[in-house]
Amino acid sequence: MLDDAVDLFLAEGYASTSLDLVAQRSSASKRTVYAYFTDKAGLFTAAVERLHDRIAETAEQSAPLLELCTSLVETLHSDEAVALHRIVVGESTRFPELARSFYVAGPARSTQLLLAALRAAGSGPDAPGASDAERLYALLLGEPHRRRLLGLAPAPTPEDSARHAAETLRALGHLPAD
Amino acid sequence: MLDDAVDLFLAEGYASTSLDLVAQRSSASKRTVYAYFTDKAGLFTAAVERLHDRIAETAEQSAPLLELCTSLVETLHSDEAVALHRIVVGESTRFPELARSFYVAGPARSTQLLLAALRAAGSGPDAPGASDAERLYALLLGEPHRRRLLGLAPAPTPEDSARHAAETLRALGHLPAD
DNA sequence: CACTAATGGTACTTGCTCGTATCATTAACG
DNA sequence: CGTTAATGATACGAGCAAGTACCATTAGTG
Repeated sequence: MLDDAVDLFLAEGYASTSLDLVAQRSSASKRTVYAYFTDKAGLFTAAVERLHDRIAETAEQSAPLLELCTSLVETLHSDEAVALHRIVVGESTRFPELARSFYVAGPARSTQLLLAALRAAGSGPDAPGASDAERLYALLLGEPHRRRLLGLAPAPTPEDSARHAAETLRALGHLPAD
Repeated sequence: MLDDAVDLFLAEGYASTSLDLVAQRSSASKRTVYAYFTDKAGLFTAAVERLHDRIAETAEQSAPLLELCTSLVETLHSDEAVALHRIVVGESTRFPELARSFYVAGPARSTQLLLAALRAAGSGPDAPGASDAERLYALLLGEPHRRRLLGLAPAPTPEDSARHAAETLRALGHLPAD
């Protein structure tokens, strides 16, 4: 049921998603929706957090630097992840707590993993710091991700993602073979 | 009147902004609103584009590389620019044409200016290309800008912006003094 | 001054959606 | 089998907002 709800929220936006439609789509009844989640807001945050958990999980399954970067690029540029990012940004004014938990469990956590991988790889700057990891993360998304957010580009192929990850690491001096 | 409209749209979002309130705030009448712009959608796009023009204009007043970067950072991290970015992203599904024009007149245009400034400076890679300029732009926004989009950080001070611009140029090898 | 065009004010219609209440049905369980 | 808890279906009330219609007022023009 959360999955059906999230599909609608991602497609239609928060305001334009009616709970009648959610109930119908999920073959449940409004009564049940309100029993599980008290509010429309409650359903929204639960659905968004559930999806985010799933995405974050699949994005972080790799440990070595290049593989981790490729996985992040590929996962975060997917239709689902982009739509999630879009709606969290768009509703951040109305749901500041959701925005915060999104950032902590998303970009902030990924940045920490990147920092660990950078230190384990040890081929870039002598002592990579938090700002190095943040720059890396920002570039792994970069302008292609902004174009995705704005609906201006299709999802990259796995090859695109791998190439983008490698080029990004090279540009920041974390990979040899300039 | 567009200015009052944009204030409300940025603060409340598209769906939650009522035209009654816009009319009242701008000391106009709904009749006049519908006379100038046919739709709520028409008012929205007109207001957004007007604000974007103003922001883009002030962001691009500098030519030398470091000054241009500092100006971009400072302008694009302002409350107004961030709120604009947020709503264009959030409504990009409903207003794809607006999203496209935003990208062309915003990030795409800024990237072109950055490329020209990079070539004029000539202190970085031998022949800077479009991807170098895109990386630079992406990093000038970077994670601080994402935190701004999500409402997690206040606007940077001018000193913050100058420092961030310099550090970014250094990280990409466009400035000496590593 | 008279006339016209545009605008402010406001009431109204229509449609939609949140949240609640009611009733019937199903399924679990002793 | 019978009782109870949960759920599906549906209808309802209240509120809100887009877009329209009507009247009064202002301002510009000959």
